[in-house]
Amino acid sequence: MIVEVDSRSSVPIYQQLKTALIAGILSGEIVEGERLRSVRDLAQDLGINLHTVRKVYTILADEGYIEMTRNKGAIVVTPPKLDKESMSQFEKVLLPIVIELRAHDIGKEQYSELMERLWDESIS
Amino acid sequence: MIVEVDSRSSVPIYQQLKTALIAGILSGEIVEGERLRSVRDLAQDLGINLHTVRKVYTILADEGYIEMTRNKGAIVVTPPKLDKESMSQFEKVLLPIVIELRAHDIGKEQYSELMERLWDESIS
Amino acid sequence: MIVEVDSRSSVPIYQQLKTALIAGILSGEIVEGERLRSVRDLAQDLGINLHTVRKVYTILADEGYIEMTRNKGAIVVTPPKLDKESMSQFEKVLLPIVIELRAHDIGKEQYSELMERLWDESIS
Amino acid sequence: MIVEVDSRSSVPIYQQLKTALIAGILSGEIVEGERLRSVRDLAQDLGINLHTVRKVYTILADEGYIEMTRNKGAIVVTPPKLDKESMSQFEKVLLPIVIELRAHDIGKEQYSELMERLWDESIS
DNA sequence: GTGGTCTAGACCACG
DNA sequence: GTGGTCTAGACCACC
Repeated sequence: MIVEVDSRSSVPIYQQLKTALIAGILSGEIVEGERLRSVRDLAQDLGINLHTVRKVYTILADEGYIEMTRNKGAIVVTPPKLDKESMSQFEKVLLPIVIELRAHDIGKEQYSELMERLWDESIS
Repeated sequence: MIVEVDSRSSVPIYQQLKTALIAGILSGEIVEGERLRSVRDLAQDLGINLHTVRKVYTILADEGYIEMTRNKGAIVVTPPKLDKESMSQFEKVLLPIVIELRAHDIGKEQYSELMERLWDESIS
Repeated sequence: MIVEVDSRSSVPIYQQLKTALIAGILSGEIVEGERLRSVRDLAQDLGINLHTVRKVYTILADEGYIEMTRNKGAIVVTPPKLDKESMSQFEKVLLPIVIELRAHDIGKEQYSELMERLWDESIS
Repeated sequence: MIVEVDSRSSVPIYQQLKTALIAGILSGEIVEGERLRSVRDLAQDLGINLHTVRKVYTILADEGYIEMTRNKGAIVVTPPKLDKESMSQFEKVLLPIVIELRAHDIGKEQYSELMERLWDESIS
């Protein structure tokens, strides 16, 4: 699995890495029960700070994507279902974006088309 | 038009205000040619700093939603059309969110339903 | 002579008016010895503040374009020659603009062409 | 690279600084990929406020001259090409100045000479 | 009274 | 240590 981060981006590196790893788990590139690469390795490879990688692993563990063990490193487990609370979190994030899209006079069809395209892209 | 901001939220006050004003313009509560409240007034009312409001007004002016004049305040103008570049900006923001949704094993129907709901909420 | 000002512009109304009047004198629409319209008249016509017009007339008088008399209003006189000091004032204003043009990778020919065009437009 | 600002000037400090930095980038004193001084550093050095410098950096980032990251500061990128819209912006600014020059009875040769001189000065 | 600029000092996220 | 946000209070140009 190839991971890349762009340090010039305005989105924090740890966010990028988190998204990339989740996408990896989702796409099946990282299968359940398998180990994630060690913090040190990944940090070296990406040319980013060790603490940054560790932070991401901790977040992923908190959110139930992985389990961290003393000896075996980070192991992928089944991703948790979305509960209603998290769902409304997503809505809160998405709503302003949709509002801004509408402000730019986007039509319903164009909107649906965009969302469809994103769904498809999210798996590839 | 009623605007509210939550200073305890992790999303910056100026972002909240920006979204609220755009939503106000979009929903027709603030019509074209009409004046926005003065920077000082709005700041006082919301209990936030003058400069925070000013920042939002400046951004809105930059993005073409309003025009600012020294003595007549901020006037709403026609919201700009979306060009391809801005469009791909939105995609870049949305994609990671969609990925994370899928990681939580959301189905296609649930996804479509969510997006539909957001579309409807964005106008109300 | 038709004068127009745009209150939405970022350039101050008094500046716009000043430029317009100078252009009028330059183009021969307002000839030497002729009276400028009364402060009150012009203000009414343009829909701007009386003080703003008065300010412009005062500036024009200071710079030697007109002479204000108690009874006859404002009379156009010969515009003064540029002394070296004023000349360097213009340079100080122009230099940053030229620098920014070059930063945008404008070529010498394009630059000359632009300046030529401006010269022509300034009389029409 | 040496930068200076004059806080007594009528032209805003942030404008002076912006021009100076653009000139620095243009002249090759600040090369592509290189870091600009940190906001705090430069502010201290110039004896101006941190926020004034920040504002300039933000503008330069908006206009595509630099890219800002949280931890690595501001990095110079390729200056953007001039599109037609920006071009006409420049014209709008320049025209009144040219008009005023002509009002002072400047001749065509003197005008050309001035513009030539400015072109040369803009690089030095 | 309106927005525009500048200063000052605080706290936070990030790496 | 870096930029990002927010508050606070000052003075100015404009109309």
